[in-house]
Amino acid sequence: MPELPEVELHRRHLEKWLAGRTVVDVEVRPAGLLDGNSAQSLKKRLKNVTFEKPVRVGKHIAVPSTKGGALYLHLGMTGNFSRRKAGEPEPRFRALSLFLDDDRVVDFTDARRFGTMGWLAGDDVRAAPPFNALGRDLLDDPPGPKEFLALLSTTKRPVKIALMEQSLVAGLGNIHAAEALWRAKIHPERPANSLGVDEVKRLLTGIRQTFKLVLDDDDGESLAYVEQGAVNPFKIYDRDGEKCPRCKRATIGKFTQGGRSTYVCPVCQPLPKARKRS
DNA sequence: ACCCGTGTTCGCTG
DNA sequence: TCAGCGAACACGGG
Repeated sequence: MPELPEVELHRRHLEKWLAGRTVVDVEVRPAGLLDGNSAQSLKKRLKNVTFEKPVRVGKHIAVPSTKGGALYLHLGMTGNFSRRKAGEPEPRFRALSLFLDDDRVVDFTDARRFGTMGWLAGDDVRAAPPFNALGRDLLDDPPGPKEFLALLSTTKRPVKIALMEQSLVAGLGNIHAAEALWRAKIHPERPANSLGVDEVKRLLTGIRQTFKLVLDDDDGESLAYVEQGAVNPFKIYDRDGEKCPRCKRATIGKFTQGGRSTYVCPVCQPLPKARKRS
């Protein structure tokens, strides 16, 4: 369920659960492995590893080992971390279990198996793939307005599609891209290179705000809003047919863009008529 | 039965 | 050569 803020909450949980802990045993269910890794090799690398503070860039996590190298994790669509006491039954859809020296077990579950794990060699994980292909992290290292404007001006693709391009800027997915654009009053189909500097400033603010909504919702153990039966915390995502919470006049619309559902307030986010060239 | 999906990658096209 | 775009991946849940 992860875009940047959800992954950041997971990173904080992993920091509490793993930093300073040593791996006593490992179980791996082979799926979604990083290039050059096998389930067997990963299991071998993890045995007796002592973890340091987990690092996150965009939606990617690395948990460095005190002896060099790092455990790499990407949650895909349905990845999740949880912790149990040793001896308690393993969770459904388990992809990886880390049995630790404090009689706890940290599990990575992944129902849809789009997640990825593996071992990163070397001391500077950020210099290695897949980290070296990422743009600036939108929480910890966001671009300034001028730089963001320059990045967006490199493509004529719809701004929502461009925002989800992890090599441009890292961390936005389908939900938060739609939410940030609504907050910035920018239509998702606007060509990325048509935005002005004021719009880009609003976009940076919108991204900060939509991230904050999730980051403030951490209950310390799990992602509260994702729990079954939880109320949708978002402003327009999955709210087509409802009134826009800002203008309270228009009805939120839904359409497909790049194969994914996109939501828009037709009043707050007008799409300027394309100029006919003559 | 059928459709949908908070992500990424691959292959085709112009 | 490469930006752009659609399909594919896997599988549970509504």
